[in-house]
Amino acid sequence: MKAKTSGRRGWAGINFFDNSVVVARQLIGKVLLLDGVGGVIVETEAYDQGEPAAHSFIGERAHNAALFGPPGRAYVYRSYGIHWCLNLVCREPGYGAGVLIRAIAPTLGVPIMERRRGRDNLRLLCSGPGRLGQALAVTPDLNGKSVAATPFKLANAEQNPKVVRGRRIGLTKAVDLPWRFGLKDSEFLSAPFR
DNA sequence: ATTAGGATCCTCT
DNA sequence: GAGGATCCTAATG
Repeated sequence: MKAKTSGRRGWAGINFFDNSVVVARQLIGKVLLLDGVGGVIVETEAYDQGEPAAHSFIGERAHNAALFGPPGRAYVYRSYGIHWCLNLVCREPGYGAGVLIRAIAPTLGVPIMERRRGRDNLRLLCSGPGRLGQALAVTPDLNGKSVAATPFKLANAEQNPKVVRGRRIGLTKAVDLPWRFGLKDSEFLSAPFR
């Protein structure tokens, strides 16, 4: 059988040409590392083209260009003028969909992450897109880099994680779309599901 | 436990 | 000049 995108080495069985909602669901329970530092993804959100909460809604600009690039790459944006947050691009080039990585359960490189954040609260170490960005040292120079190559690593972990689903957080538009996914009962979620 | 305000900066009105 | 896919601290109940 011929190798497809979903089976390509380094993608942990995920096909980033799929819908961002599908990918967001599938990313729960995978291991994400940046320079060997990170852990298990426990919270994601999907954003899609033509939906007003998405950064691609306004069309392609210099700051969101990576979101319109090839799938399986990183899109980094600045949040509230302060934080750098990490997305993984979905769909075909030019489309404009992505998955925001909102929280991970820290497993590898915990001391490094604590140092970068200047805090040692394990529960809050990577809980929320801003904290996660700081802990993994997410910066805009990662824009357009493939998750299947260094400095990234995406790998399988749990076989059948229990996934919960709900509304996205911190939005003022498209508030009702149930496009937030989480690992059930994880203590590292940025906020509970209900 | 919950709330309020500040930090900070790029884009758009 | 406003406001955002946020986080932290400090002040309350």
